[in-house]
Amino acid sequence: MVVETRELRYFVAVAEELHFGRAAQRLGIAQPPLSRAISQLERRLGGPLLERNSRGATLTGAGRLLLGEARAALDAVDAAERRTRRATGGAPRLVLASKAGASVELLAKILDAYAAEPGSVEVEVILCGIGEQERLLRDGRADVALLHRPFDATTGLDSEDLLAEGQAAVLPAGHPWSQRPHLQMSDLPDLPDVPPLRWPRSDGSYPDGPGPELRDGAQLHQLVALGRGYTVLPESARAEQHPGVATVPILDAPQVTTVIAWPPHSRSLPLATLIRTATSV
Amino acid sequence: MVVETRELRYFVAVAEELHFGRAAQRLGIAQPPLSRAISQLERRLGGPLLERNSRGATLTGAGRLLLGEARAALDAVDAAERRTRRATGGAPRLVLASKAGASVELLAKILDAYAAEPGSVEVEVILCGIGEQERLLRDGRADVALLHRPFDATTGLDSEDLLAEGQAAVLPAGHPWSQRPHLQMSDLPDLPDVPPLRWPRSDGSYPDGPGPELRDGAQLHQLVALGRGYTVLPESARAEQHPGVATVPILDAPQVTTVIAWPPHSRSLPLATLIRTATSV
DNA sequence: CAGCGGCGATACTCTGCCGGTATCGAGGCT
DNA sequence: AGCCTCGATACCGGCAGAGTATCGCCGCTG
Repeated sequence: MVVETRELRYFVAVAEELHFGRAAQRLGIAQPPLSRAISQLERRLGGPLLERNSRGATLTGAGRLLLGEARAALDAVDAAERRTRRATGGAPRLVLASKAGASVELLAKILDAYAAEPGSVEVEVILCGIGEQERLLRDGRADVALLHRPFDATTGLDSEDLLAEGQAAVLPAGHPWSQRPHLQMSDLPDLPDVPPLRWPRSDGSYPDGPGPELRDGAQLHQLVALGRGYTVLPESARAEQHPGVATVPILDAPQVTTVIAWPPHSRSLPLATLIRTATSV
Repeated sequence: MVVETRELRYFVAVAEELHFGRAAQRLGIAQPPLSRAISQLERRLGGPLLERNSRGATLTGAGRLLLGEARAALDAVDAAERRTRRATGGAPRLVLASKAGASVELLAKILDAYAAEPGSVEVEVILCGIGEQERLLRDGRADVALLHRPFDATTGLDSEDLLAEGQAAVLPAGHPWSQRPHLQMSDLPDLPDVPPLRWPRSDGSYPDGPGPELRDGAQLHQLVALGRGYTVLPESARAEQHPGVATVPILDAPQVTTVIAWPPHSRSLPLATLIRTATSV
């Protein structure tokens, strides 16, 4: 009477591969039971989810809808399993996700302050790639994350603001503008000699443009020091001095807010303490 | 290897009943298979979820955590099933949830404007009780909802503000203050003769106090007209004139914002059109 | 145009899991 | 001490889900 996660996993595999054979291989089962499971799901849900043809399959409208809903549902089931397993395995602990190379001193302050709280538990820090925090929270690999508005999406998460700051341009040290005391946003398109570096969007794709593509903060400083591009970062990134890299504040850049975010329904005591501690740092 | 929704349903039943026998009855199965399913789940998740004793069972810490996570996961699975079934069943349609008796004219404007859009689909309106919109969105019975900040929680939902308005006191027509042109928040505790009506909180419980308890807007006007209490509502509620009821603006009441909200990952074309239409009304 | 190859559906069989009944063992209450 | 309540265990039967073999359809190609 009710949809099982097995059926959803099967459907997601087929919807992603658009090929029953490959999907079955990925799932580690034979193709016939997969075909049967999908048609049973279609019967139960009242209509076709896939159009079959001799080269594979394509999604119907209902199939596209189900793909999104099923991914969300499977993430929620995974989260339940992972978080519970974490809670049963000996000492409870919290997992915090943060972008690699961001907010080092803020994070350190939060962790220190939390460790001093009564009843605090061990906090494991996952340093992840750009925009991955949301996914880690959704599938339960993390309990709480540090995000940066407006770059990271907080949709579907609870959050509290921690820190708002301006932004600064990160330029090669020898760049003619690197000695200026400050810049304006309107200066940036005219910045001579170096193109803007390109960060991935939340879906992993890159905007068009001339500059090199980036994945993390380590690459960033290398590329800037080599004079291959520039970028704009929150001012707290200035704290880490890198050779060959200069930072210049941008007076009218939009404020970047570091927020602490967590899945909306989770309200464990250690998590609440961590959030309270973080907001009062 | 992976948790199935059946196991989560079983666990939630036991966790809510704290009694294997009653939970089994509720699930329509016998008690022994339920016991086995739970202990298998405990083995898989790495530790006990329930403490058994001769009078029933109590939740462990991990069990409490899993109860919350499992409810969220089951809601997500239900949502996937319901929304997909809706999409396969003939003409696609959107389901909008709104509190019974709220924002009638705003809702009418939105629906009219959306119906005039090209490519609009049928919109079914569910008029639900106070604070039920969130649950309807979560388990897929609704696709989109109208909420009122700060009364309704928007945590875990995407939303756009539609309309901010002041609030007005709703008094019995014969009340001595009903002729005053306006009130202040500080007047309310001194309001003679009638107690404040009590609305349910988001968890369904009622605050303590002398006034009668309310469930919906129909009761409200009856009770006020009978002189049994007063309440405070957004000003747009003044538009509907009820016999025996007077409304007086409260100058310094906090603004109430009507927002349109939807589950964060759903991005179907009809939904996007409805949201765009609503925000531009 | 016939033959071949790829893909999903179907037919059939088997096995492992889920659910049912009967019964046991542990605590608590009188 | 004896009964009662409640969960666990033992055992069994049926069915659902997985595997193998095969079919039917379609497109490509020589």
